[in-house]
Amino acid sequence: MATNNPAPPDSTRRSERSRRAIYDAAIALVVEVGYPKTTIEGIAARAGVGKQTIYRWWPSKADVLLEAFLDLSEQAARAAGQEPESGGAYGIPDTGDLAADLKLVLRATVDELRDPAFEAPSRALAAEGVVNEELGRRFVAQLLEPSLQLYVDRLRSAQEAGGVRPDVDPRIALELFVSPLAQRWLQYTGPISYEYTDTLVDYALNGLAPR
Amino acid sequence: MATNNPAPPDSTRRSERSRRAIYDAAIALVVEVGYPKTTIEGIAARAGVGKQTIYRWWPSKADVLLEAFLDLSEQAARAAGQEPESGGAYGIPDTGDLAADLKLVLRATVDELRDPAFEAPSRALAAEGVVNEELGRRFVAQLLEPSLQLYVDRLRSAQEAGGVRPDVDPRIALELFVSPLAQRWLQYTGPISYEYTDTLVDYALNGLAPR
Amino acid sequence: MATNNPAPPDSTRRSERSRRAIYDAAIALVVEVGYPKTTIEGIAARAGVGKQTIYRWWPSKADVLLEAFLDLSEQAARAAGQEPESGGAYGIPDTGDLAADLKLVLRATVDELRDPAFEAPSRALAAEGVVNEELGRRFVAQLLEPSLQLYVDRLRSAQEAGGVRPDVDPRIALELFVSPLAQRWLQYTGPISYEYTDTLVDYALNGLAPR
Amino acid sequence: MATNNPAPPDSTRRSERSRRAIYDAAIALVVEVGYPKTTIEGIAARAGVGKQTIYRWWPSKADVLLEAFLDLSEQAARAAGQEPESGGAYGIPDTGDLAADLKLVLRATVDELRDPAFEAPSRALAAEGVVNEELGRRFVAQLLEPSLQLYVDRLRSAQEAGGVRPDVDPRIALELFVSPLAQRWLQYTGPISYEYTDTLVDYALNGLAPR
DNA sequence: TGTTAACCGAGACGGTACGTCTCGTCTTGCG
DNA sequence: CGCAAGACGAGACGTACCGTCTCGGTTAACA
Repeated sequence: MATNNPAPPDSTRRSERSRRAIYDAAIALVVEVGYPKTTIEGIAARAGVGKQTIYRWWPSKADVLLEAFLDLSEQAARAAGQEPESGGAYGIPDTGDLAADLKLVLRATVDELRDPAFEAPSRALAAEGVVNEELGRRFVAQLLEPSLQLYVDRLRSAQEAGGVRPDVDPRIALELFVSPLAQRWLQYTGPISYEYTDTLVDYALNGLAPR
Repeated sequence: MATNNPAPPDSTRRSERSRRAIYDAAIALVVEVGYPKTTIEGIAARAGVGKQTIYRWWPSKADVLLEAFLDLSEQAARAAGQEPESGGAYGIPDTGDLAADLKLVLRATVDELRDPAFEAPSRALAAEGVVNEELGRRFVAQLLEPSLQLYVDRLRSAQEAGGVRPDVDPRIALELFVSPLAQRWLQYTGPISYEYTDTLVDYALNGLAPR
Repeated sequence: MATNNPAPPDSTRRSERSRRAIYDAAIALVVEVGYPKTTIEGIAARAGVGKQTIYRWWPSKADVLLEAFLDLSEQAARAAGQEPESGGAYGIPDTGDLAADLKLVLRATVDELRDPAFEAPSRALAAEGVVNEELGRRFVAQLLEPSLQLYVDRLRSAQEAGGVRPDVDPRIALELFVSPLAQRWLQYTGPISYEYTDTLVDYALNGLAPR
Repeated sequence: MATNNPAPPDSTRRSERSRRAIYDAAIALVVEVGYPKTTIEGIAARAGVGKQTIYRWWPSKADVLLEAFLDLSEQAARAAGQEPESGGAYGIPDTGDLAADLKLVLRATVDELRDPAFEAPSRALAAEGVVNEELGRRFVAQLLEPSLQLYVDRLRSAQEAGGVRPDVDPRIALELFVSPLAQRWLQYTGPISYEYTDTLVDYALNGLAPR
């Protein structure tokens, strides 16, 4: 019997200009004043847009920010795609030396985590996701999991090459070095450095027990 | 110098009864309606207390909840102390079998993470801590770090017994199995189970590379 | 120069329904609980209106009440206009007998001062006007002075007819019988009755000294 | 069965110093910030007195101010009594020329009404009295009526001397020139000047009608 | 090419909560 | 026991945003 609640808006007539302005305003405000002080009224005012234009297309502040951040990531990706040398998040290099490859990528992640332009909206979304399961799952599915999948791929390649035991589940294995970094960043449980991530890779590959 | 602006209240005259009522109301509301819908007005009303009594003693909603949660933990700890068999958070058992001991404690943690009475306030505080560095650090220092220290102790004991390589930094090592669990819980990046934590311990101790 | 700070609201979009509800609620509350216990929150709640709708259009409680009372007077006036026999506030009768005409009107005023529906808000505004000069002057200009002007007109007519000395200033002369009644009512300096106002007219017209 | 409500305080142990300080603080605050912004907390703080000391002895802010003002008047009276030449409010001169005597006293009243030290508390009390009948009646009985009685006395003397008709009620007669001045002052219905009060006396004594 | 239906900006509306202020009561030492 | 001090329960203050609801105005696609 079809959805009949508030009559869904006609997305073909949507103003692209407004959408862009809203994304930009949302990101800018989160960076400038933080997520809790970013309000829908503020976004609308900054974007030069009526409040209803936001409420028409997004159900909540968190959703605006999630889309804005996805958009930002795509832009960054497109920009990165232009300079194809950068391994970046687009495929983990496979030099045959697993430890070296992982250390390289984690060092790049450390750099990214320290970039204020990414940090503020990332934290905002992560925090909202902690407390709002639905958004959290979307955040993970759309932003986190694709990146983690790259580790899965690299670990599987290493398994084929004999550098990782074949009975190891790569999806769990990657957490041994990714999650510690994530937790230190999210919860301020410790400092983040290249040395630290290098150590994580070594511990994870070699284990804590004597060989 | 000396006394400054708002004249700090005289803590010797503080009403113990009000403090307790505020703790209880805060925890109850977070469990019932979630952190964002928990308001200071609501806490005050539920506790049968004037709003000013909250503003007098705490600077923000997050601080109320942090203290309330600390208090809750202490109560739980005291209760646990009554039944001294429970290893609980008070020291990790040391049977000589490191893997078994860690698995046991992580299974207990899994249970705790699933207890709704702990989950709601924990998430609320963790989320606020992600976005509010000062609170995050206090959350870690007062709640998380003491627990992690127990792992440090147990790992050091294992190092002396030869079950862990002597060059390993225990504070980092513990993150190999604790952080993955934390991240799955915080960010819904994957399911949580006894099997999962058992696997984490095995991977961390033995490493991913073939031996 | 030109438009300054808080951006004045667009009065064309104002809700007539809300305005009416606010007037009614304000008058009702002043009658029921008195001026000091009439709060903006109370008016808003009673009118089924958001507080901001009051703060948007009026700068203070006193202003709300002044307008509400002006509105009430206009309503009463329109109602009185329907029954055109009533001299009421709309012109003092001019039968040629000045004393009789004044006594008649003052007796009507006595009745009005005793009507509880008028008394509570009138007192409230008068009291506020005593202590708040700006409001007091508006109260006088918009409510009191128009009524007093009717006496001026009647006295001038009497001067033309020779019943009042031509050198008398009617604006002052009217105070001889109007102000005593006003003061007794405002300050409880004495009882109010037809006999009293009749006496005032006689004393004022004939003077205290023997003729 | 005697009043037994809150156990009446023992007035013999009352602190005279506190009472004085409270009077002074109350008057000073009303003059400085106006009656509505004068709070009990503010009086207590300024007087260096506990709030309870005020609540113990007075039922309301208005009562404090009424007593403070009565006290002030007594002080002023005692001061005036020292310089016995001043006719002041203490007896209206009786030179035989009623009009001249009244004009003189009313001119002194005009001066008093313009003295800011008297104006602020007088207005405050008058305003409160408009809206609070009980206080209003006490204000009149203790402050106003004694002054008015002096006019009664002078008018009676004039009646004996034949300057005022014997059938005139002096208590009403005095209102012909006193109330207009009172109303202009209270309600800002017109300017106050010597010329104005002189005119009032002339009109009242001679009447408005031609002789 | 003129009509019309939508999205658009703007912002008023009924509400909720904020953090502050003051009320009048209650509690705790000091003298 | 009166007092200074001030914490307390209560609740109004005026502000900021919430999410909904009109308002014209513009801007397509259709007639």
